[in-house]
Amino acid sequence: MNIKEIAKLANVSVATVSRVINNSNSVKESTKIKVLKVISDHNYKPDAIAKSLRKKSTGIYSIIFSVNTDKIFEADYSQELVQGALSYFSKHELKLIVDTHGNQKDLINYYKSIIDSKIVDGFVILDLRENDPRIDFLNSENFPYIVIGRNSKNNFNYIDSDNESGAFTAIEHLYQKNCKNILHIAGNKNNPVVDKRIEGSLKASKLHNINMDILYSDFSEEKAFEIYLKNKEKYDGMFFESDKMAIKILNEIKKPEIPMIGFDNIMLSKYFDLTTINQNIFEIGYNAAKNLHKLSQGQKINSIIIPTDLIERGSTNL
Amino acid sequence: MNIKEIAKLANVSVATVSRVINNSNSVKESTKIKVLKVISDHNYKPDAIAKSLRKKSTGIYSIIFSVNTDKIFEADYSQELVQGALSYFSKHELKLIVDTHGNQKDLINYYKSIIDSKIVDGFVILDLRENDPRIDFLNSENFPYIVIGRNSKNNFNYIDSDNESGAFTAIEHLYQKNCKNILHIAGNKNNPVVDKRIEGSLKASKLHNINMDILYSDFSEEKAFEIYLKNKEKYDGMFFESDKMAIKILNEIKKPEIPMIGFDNIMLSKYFDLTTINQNIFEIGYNAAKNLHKLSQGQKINSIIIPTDLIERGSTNL
DNA sequence: CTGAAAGCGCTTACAG
DNA sequence: CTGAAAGCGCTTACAG
Repeated sequence: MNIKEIAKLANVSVATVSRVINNSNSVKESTKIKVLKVISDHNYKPDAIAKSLRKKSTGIYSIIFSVNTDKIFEADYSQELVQGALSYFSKHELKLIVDTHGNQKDLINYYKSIIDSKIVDGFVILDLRENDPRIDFLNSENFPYIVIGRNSKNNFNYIDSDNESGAFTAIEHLYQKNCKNILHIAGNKNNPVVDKRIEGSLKASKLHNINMDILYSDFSEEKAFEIYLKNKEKYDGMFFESDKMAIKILNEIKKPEIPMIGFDNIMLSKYFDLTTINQNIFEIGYNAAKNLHKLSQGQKINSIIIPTDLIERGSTNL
Repeated sequence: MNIKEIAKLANVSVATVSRVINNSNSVKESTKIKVLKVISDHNYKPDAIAKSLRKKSTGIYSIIFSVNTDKIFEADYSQELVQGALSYFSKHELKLIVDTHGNQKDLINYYKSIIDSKIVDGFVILDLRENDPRIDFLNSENFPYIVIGRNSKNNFNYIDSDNESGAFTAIEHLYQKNCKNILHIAGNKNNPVVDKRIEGSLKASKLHNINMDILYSDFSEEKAFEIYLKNKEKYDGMFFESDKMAIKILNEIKKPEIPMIGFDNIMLSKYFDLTTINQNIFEIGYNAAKNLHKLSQGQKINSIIIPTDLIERGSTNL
């Protein structure tokens, strides 16, 4: 069943059927009703591929995980992000291709080949680096994309967590739990996310006149554990920039010895009764999809910062 | 840059360019070289949508999660499955649309609309039910699909875990840990997966002359905990049909009082030091993708049973 | 081994 | 308000 057959059955031209399907307003009401009846009687559904070829747009978007295929969804992060995006896309009859590409070397070529194949209308970009070749490439191609996260350039549209206020809240929460001497165990240097968090924690420590030191762990669970062991006597509270680091320690020591707060609110954190800063990753994914959709339709959009919130649990109530 | 421009630049017809692209063997070597040079010089990549329209096939597959959008990937299961499938698809330049549909009521219409829109070449079917309307529908449409799991009809191609031998191994492992009086906490009745596991556990208990009882928990963590409390004195070993149930108990009692073994090997099980039966879900996803690809190309395929394996941890080494 | 031409199923300017 | 026709970018039988 195609548009030609429908046209014949309804005694109109294919052009008219097309106008009815696409709700063009220049169709006489009686014609429209007649055509719609034939369409519904025959359960006709237009061929999306043929439509895409004409319209130069498919309604399909893509997110490419640039990691070894083995561990795409290792972080809860990716799952929730995809869920959020799917929530928007499915509401709007759009589709999402989830894809992987392992080799950093020819990543740009991979993006290029997908653009050239005309299969997708836009990308969600993950794992942004400070100097990310994908940005320059996509900008030069003038191809729609939304970045999850920011860097110091921000010559792109992004959706990001409010890392600064998240870290601010973490330190303030420790302060409210009577910590006056806090260790902030940060991720790695030259990481825009980490920099934002440090801005936030410094702001809170200054505001409340708290002594706070910062050490870098590179997000390594082992390194974090070493730092913990070496410093647990010197501080009366610790802020970890990832739940995973805090959980590594809780898993070793069983009961927290000083108040500890994490970041991310991964699934495990509930089991370890870890107080943490929740990133609303679902929201991030949802808004990334929404802005990408708008962008690919030529609408003007603004980057969005999604608030974080405090999840208070036992690790700061000793 | 399209096929017409390439043809002009190479001084051949578009038909010849097409033949070169698709490796048709009836092209003179020198022509082929000439055309390939122009293609590579201009970084030409064929329009996949136009190709799809002609070939009636897109190289795109879909997996539809029939749950509330909120919790698609709640189970580790779904993530690993998708990873496995992506591993195959990306190797073969195929794409996977991850999709969701909440409303059971018009699920068949949703499948139908996707088939009619011609966007995908096949489906991976999840959450199979004993009487699953999707099966009858897809069979009647003669549309390619692969089912994850089995039911008692099996009028379809499937990939499934070896639940029977998994349960057999679980009981045998408890037996080797000197359990002679075992409780098998099963899922729900009329569930093909659960039935297979019961077959397996009965086989092992008969073989080794172990006393074994079976109680149904409906996979409820609370119910499992009640069953545990009521029965922990009566048995010297327990087999839980899901890690989640066993972990609920370990989380309450902290240290196992009798040997306990789970099923699934979810991420949490490592943290709770739970011995469990690992399903090779990545393998299941990979093989589902592979068979779906073959099937949609008209090749003959066979259903596959993927072996499970024992992950021995502390909960059976007290 | 190669080309001219038809056609996949749509949409959309153009004309009336 | 509607239709005839062109065209999106490919592939493939057909003919030579």
